[in-house]
Amino acid sequence: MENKPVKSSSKTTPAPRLQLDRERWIEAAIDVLARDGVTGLRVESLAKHCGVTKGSFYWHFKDKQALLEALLDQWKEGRIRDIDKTTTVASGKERDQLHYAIEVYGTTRNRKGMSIELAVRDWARHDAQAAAVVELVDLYRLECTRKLFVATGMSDAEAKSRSLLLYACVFGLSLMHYSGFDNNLADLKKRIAERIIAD
Amino acid sequence: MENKPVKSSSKTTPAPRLQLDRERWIEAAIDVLARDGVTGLRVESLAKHCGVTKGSFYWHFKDKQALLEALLDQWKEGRIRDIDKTTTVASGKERDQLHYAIEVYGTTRNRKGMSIELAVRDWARHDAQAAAVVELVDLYRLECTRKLFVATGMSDAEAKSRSLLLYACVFGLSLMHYSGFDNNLADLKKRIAERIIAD
DNA sequence: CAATAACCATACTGTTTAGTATGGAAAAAA
DNA sequence: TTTTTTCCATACTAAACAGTATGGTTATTG
Repeated sequence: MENKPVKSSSKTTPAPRLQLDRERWIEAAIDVLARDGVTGLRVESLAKHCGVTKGSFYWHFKDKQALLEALLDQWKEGRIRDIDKTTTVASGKERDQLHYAIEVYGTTRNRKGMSIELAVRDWARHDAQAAAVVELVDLYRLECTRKLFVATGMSDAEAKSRSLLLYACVFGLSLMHYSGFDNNLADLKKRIAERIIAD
Repeated sequence: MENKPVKSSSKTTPAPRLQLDRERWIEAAIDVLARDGVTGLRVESLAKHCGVTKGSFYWHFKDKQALLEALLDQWKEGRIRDIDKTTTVASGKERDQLHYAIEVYGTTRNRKGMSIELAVRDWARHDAQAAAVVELVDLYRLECTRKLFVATGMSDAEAKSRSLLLYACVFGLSLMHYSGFDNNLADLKKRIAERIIAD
């Protein structure tokens, strides 16, 4: 998924170099998070990955916890923007957009985004802050997609159930190892998407 | 994995104390796995949890890796047995059994089982052995459920898609935080189950 | 009973981790 | 230029961790 806002608002006195370097740490941390999860996030190895020592880290962040909180915040903001982008659509195109929403989560191009997604959710199993963020993002996603289903003419109750089914399926698929189940996965996915979206 | 379980079959010379203690380590390890994941599995804290020191651990296991392999094997065997149990049903009752299969994964009584499930899948993201076991279990599950769908009169392609949708949904739901999405979750789940199973 | 094997505690080694203290280089401000 | 702020390296501490070596204790067996 996309991230990295870079709030260079081109004011008269920018001097946001502190922020920029902080952003660099967060970006590197997200890479590690996607690959190794929260438990794999270690200050020293992260510093090495950035080409500096941890002396730098502890200037930009109070401690490891501060980085984690920044990470969560960044992820949350990025998700909200992304959800807005993929669920805002011209009237009449809602059904197509729902198909797109399903498809976009399964593409290889979004593998890193899904890795982060899973890492954050695993993180949320032990951390209350992460759990709160996941809940917020989940509810936002569910609500946005619910509106799309309603726009296709469904009842509110049915739209809610479809919205939940959609995301559960998307995340569940990313959790499973099913490539050996069929030699025509495209057809399999197409049938699933139809089942989720169609009347 | 070299020592087989061998339950005490009340023979003349049982003496299965060695096996029993190995089982005890594995059981304790599964508890930790469910709570903290693989990365939370530490032999010293595990020993403390068992009321012994790690001197005991390294008598029963060559190293930590040996425990992890035993853990994977135990989980695999347990899943296979469980899948057989929940997908074997009298002819004509297949649809009911599919509903039961969905429901059983969401109950609070199976929270620990699902925690292990998620822990193993997270583990599989970095470990090839775990990934292989997850794949085996997934394919077994998908295949058993596919047969149930076929028995309800579906085409093979449709049955495959429903089978995958069923498990993706089940695991996906366990990953999401949606309790605040609706005040009638029972109806929500009922609609989802219907959508997955009904024609 | 004596000998052997099963089982566990203690005391180490070596590595990796989070975090601190401090000094020094580079850049910005004065 | 001088001073101050920004930024990072080095050198620590203390704890957690996997694994080993060894000796002692309990149970089993000849």
